[in-house]
Amino acid sequence: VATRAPPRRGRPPKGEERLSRAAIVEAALAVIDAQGLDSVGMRSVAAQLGVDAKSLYNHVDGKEGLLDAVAEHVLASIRNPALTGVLVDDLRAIAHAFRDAALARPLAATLVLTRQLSSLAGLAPVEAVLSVLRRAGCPPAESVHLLRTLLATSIGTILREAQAGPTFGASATAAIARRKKTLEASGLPTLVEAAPYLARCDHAAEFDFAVDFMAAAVAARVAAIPRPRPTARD
Amino acid sequence: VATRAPPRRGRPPKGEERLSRAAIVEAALAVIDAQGLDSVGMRSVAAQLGVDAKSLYNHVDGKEGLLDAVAEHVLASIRNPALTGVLVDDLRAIAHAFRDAALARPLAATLVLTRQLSSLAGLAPVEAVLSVLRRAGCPPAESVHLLRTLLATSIGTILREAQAGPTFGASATAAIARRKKTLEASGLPTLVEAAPYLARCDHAAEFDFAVDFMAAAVAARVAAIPRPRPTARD
DNA sequence: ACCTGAACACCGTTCAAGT
DNA sequence: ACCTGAACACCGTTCAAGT
Repeated sequence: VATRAPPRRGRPPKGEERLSRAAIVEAALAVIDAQGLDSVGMRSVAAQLGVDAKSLYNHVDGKEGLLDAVAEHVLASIRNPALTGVLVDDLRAIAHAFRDAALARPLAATLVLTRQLSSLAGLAPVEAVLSVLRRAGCPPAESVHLLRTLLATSIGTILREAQAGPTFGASATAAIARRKKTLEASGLPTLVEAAPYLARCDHAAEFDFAVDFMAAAVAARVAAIPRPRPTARD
Repeated sequence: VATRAPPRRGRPPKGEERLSRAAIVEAALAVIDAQGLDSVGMRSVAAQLGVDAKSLYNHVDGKEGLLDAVAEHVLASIRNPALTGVLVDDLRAIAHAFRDAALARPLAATLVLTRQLSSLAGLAPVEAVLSVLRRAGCPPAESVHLLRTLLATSIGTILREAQAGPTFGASATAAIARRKKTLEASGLPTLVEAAPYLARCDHAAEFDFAVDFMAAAVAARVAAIPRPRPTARD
């Protein structure tokens, strides 16, 4: 075997690139992109950086802290869509921005959708939804209820998409046929009838449907709110 | 140390209670109830049964298979509510039955909501929702879209509840006050205004709101569907 | 301040040996 | 058919030793 440079011990020399929280998060995302969520660990992330696993503890609070940091990073990457003032349009735009960010790293999506974070990372879209609702005349308490319902629908839908995994070509059509057979063999009458539709799932179209449905329902509800004595200036 | 009975080796004697898939699932749920999802493992579940971890492999396909089995068990425990024929009422009843089953074992809820199962375990409520929609005059393709939206909202809402964990008494009010402070310090104007409502979350009430909102929206939409030439017999 | 060696207490899983 | 011993290749994490 060729003699390799022995790993140095102690603090690295001055000018050298050092470890950082941001670099660790990026490395973790690289591992996730390449090998999936289950493969992320202190050792694999450190290896990605050419560093000992224990070094990470200087920048991140253990494995849980590392995963939190990754989730926060993705959450913070949600772009802020330009708002038009039209309630339905704005709600749809915000929801799609959320989905885009969550699925930008498909294998990391579950992390973002599933971890409950105590940080302020993902609050920009929350502010956006609330401001759009408030501007449409929805009172604060009701706005929060609607926000939570909208968020639940988005998370549930994107989570389904993320866990279904990528689908392409022949293997997908084979899987669809298999599911269809299984459903038809269930014996439940409505399930059998709906089997062709249940067996397949166009996730993008399904998200569009859900978001359009929710946006329309929210708009209808907000429009029905009695306006508190409009002033002359309005 | 006192001499303890040495663990026997080989197949257990005839009359003795043996391992079974059902017993393993029950033991796993006991571990989850007592120590949380993270504590479940081949070793801890086996210990709960007074058995060696490797014995589980005779009844369950590794750890992943064990977790699938647990999720399926919970899913299969969803009770089938009696249907009235009134769309809103029936949708609400089915959704609540789903939540009841998922939260019956609070620490196992994430498992049920998060794992994607290939079995037929959870299809009874799917059949129920579809049949209710079909009976109300909604065509199959549209029924599947609505079913998926309803399911996403339910899953998203219950998942939030499950991850928030149990909340009681003084510690909860302290946490609420802390969250309120954090939100108010965010600087985002609508967030600040809504902070009192965002800081707290009555999960049961929030689920009621979401389900009522969805059921009403679905009913409104289904009512607007043009009836295909009703016959004299109808 | 920050990185590593040594070490610890865990994991899931395979396979042959046992009854 | 079904359980365990021995063994393997992993984990996350602590802490002192190094620079």
